[in-house]
Amino acid sequence: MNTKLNNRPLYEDVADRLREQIFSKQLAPGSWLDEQSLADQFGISRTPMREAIKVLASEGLVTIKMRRGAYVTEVIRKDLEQIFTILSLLEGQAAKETATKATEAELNLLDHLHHRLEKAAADRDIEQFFEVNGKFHELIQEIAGNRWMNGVIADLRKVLKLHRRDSLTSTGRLQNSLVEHREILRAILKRDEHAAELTMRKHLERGLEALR
Amino acid sequence: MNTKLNNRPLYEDVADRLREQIFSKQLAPGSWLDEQSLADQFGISRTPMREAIKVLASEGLVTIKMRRGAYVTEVIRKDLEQIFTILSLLEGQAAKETATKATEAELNLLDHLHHRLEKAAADRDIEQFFEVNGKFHELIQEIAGNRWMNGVIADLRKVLKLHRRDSLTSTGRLQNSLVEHREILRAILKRDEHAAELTMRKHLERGLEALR
DNA sequence: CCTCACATTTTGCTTGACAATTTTAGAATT
DNA sequence: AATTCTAAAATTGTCAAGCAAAATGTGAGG
Repeated sequence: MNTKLNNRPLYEDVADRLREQIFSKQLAPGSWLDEQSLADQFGISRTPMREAIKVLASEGLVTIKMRRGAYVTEVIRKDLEQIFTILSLLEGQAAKETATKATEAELNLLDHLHHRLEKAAADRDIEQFFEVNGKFHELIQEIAGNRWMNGVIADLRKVLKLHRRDSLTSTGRLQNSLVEHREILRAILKRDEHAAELTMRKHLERGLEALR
Repeated sequence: MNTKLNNRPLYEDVADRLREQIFSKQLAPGSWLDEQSLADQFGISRTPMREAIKVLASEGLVTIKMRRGAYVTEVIRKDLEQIFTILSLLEGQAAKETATKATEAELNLLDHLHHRLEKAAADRDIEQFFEVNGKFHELIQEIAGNRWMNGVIADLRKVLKLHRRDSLTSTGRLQNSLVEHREILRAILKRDEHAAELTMRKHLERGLEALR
């Protein structure tokens, strides 16, 4: 029945699938997660389904209410502001550290990624732009190498994805975002940690502004 | 047998109890959590025990290895540095926001707490100092009112507690910590957001230094 | 002493069940 | 018709027993 990919627990796979249903709005914010019917739907028992739901709860994607079940988290404006405040600080720090400790090879990778971003923008390929954009941020975090920080950022970014409008859809945001990325990259390549931190922070602050 | 306090799930109570066993080193870093024997010990079945363990895993207190069980996380120097880096940024931000948005009543609460800290220090009551110290930080976070940030800080502080030596035990650290708190409080009372952020950051950076 | 086959232990998951609640649906009342 | 009360249905949290797959420990043989 289920093509079991046997090198990680079932509940993690289920958590992934649930997460996708949430991001695709198949399970919209505020909606209730019916343990039993979801378990049936996935062809598994309640046990791993409950475990999967708890994983999402710890990521902030769902909210568990005692004896009432789990609901997809509803992200309001206030949450967006609070989360962006944190991301701005943390990703700013990541950019700063990357500027100082990146190897030449890593700087090349960043540069390469940025070129792909420029291309996606030139092609008006929003899907691609969105993806490469994410990878650029992730690479910076990876180079900075703070695993606790990266975990926090990853979780918060997932929560952001719950929000209907994402920052890149608004008019002109894509072009502005590209310009900001150029500045960030330039600062990092020049190994100007201060500028790297500042440009990254501004980039995120503007990402929030674009959500209004 | 177990005095069941029935307004929250059993696995949360169990998670609390497990957490305490971990903090008290009854379950030392690196040690293996035997599901079955712990479940027996608490007089519960494996189901809520596994759920409790996963709660701790999401907090970073234990690390789950596929088909090998859960182990109390071993915090090494690098983790401490990485975590302090994050705390410094976030708590600095919390202090900054508190300086701007605290009401007069809230400032009084902070002032009151600080007086208790001064007293604990004067009495050389380390236990009390430690507790009030924590409350002071928490109150600032509460006033800042960023729930996502407070969640992150709370989790990271739990992980710090895994480390044997805590920052206040080293010689003179208590006295220095008190002085730093005075500076933080002064900045907040003056509603000097910049100074509040800086003094809080330095306070945490010195907390890390004291760990060596 | 090292290696490989075998026995044991543990995890991850299943099924089935049940009490405590919560939710619903219907009946009674205003 | 709207509101309140009440009984039925559904859902969560937990228990229990058990099993396959994987990891660990053990012992025989090289």
